[in-house]
Amino acid sequence: MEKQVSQSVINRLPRYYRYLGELLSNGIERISSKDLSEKMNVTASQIRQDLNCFGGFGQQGYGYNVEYLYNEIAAILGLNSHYKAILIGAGNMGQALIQNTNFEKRGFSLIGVFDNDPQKIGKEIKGIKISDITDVEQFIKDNHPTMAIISTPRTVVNQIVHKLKDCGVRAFLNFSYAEIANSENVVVENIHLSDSLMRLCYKISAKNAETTKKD
Amino acid sequence: MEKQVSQSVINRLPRYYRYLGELLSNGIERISSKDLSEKMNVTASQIRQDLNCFGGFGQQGYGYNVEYLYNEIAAILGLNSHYKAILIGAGNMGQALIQNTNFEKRGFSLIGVFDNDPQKIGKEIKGIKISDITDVEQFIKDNHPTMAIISTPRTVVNQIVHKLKDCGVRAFLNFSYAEIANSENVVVENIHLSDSLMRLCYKISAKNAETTKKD
DNA sequence: TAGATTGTTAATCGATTAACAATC
DNA sequence: TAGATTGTTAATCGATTAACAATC
Repeated sequence: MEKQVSQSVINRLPRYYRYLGELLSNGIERISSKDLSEKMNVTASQIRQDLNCFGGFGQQGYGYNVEYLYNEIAAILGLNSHYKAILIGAGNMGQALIQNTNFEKRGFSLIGVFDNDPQKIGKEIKGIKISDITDVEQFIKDNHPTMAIISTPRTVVNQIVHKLKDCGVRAFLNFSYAEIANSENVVVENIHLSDSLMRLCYKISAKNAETTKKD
Repeated sequence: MEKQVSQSVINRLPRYYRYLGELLSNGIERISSKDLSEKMNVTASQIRQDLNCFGGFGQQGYGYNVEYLYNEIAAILGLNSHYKAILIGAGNMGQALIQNTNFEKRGFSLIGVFDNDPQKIGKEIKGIKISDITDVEQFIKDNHPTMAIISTPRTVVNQIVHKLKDCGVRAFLNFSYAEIANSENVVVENIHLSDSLMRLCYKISAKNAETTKKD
């Protein structure tokens, strides 16, 4: 991994992984960059370039072995890791997230859930007891989670993130409307639901304008 | 809007909107591209280029009026629209989504929720009664929703999307693991939670590798 | 008027695509 | 061996940044 891999390539890796997983579960053993490119609606060139950032996984005249490539991408992404993760904010969004996401298959283990609502503290989600947010610092000192999922109201995000950084949390999956600045030593993935809604709204509006113009 | 606006620009618009909203609620009246660029960690040049895809919203020697620009971006995105939306799949993810998203401020009105679980049908979320999924075609014929939020198990996604397209639904917000192909006449926004997790996993792993190398 | 900052053109940079020699 | 398809280099395209004249 000599040169820095571009963000565009990294963004596409999970998608490759998804498609290969589907091929795998359909019992398909090998695939050429051309066939995959048609399924995925990208160019074959791009697929080959992307993969070759990490090594040569194919074979001339044959293509790629699906299972092998699938596993290699998993290794590149680090999906065999078990980075410890905690959830901050056990509202309905946070809870839905936990129920619907297979952390274990994505490189993470969920080891703690925190909230400030006395009604929630003590209850269990997916076998994990919800703890009081005031205990989070001690918990981090004892257990050293790598990642925190932020699913709180935006008003408290900054304060919480600041505290978690101080305790050594190094990665954030952010579901709140607030933006987490990705400073030195910290990696962040933002999932801004409202941004997606706005983009969709734009696309609909733009398409409407286009259609109207044609008339 | 003569030439096609690039996807990169569109992707950034909601972020501008978010930052301007924050400035606005902090009572800040005007801002220069330079100051905004420092807050947002982008270049001033990019901000000016992006905005000028849609028109000249600033004034030399002054900068941009925050409220004016905020409203202009809302107009560009089409946030003043009321595109009718339906939710397919009232699992905990679908429900959390509805509870946490202010559709009205993002250009949409939620007018229906559908599920196939008899336990859920008839119950209400946010004042909307959950209907039987078998009634969805009739509902669409009567009410003409523009957009559907897909929050079902992936096994049924293709079949449902196919049906909705046939009935005239033209936009999809996809939360399922399955991918919705964005065919002719249809716009799609995919929110693949597991892709985000994988990207985060990659970033952590890459950062670790980097640190290790230094030792 | 002088200073500030835009809108916009030109230069640079990086990402995507095309082409093809290497090789299974 | 002939055909297929990769890995990789070179060409193209588009997006970002820099620069500056226009102008408030």
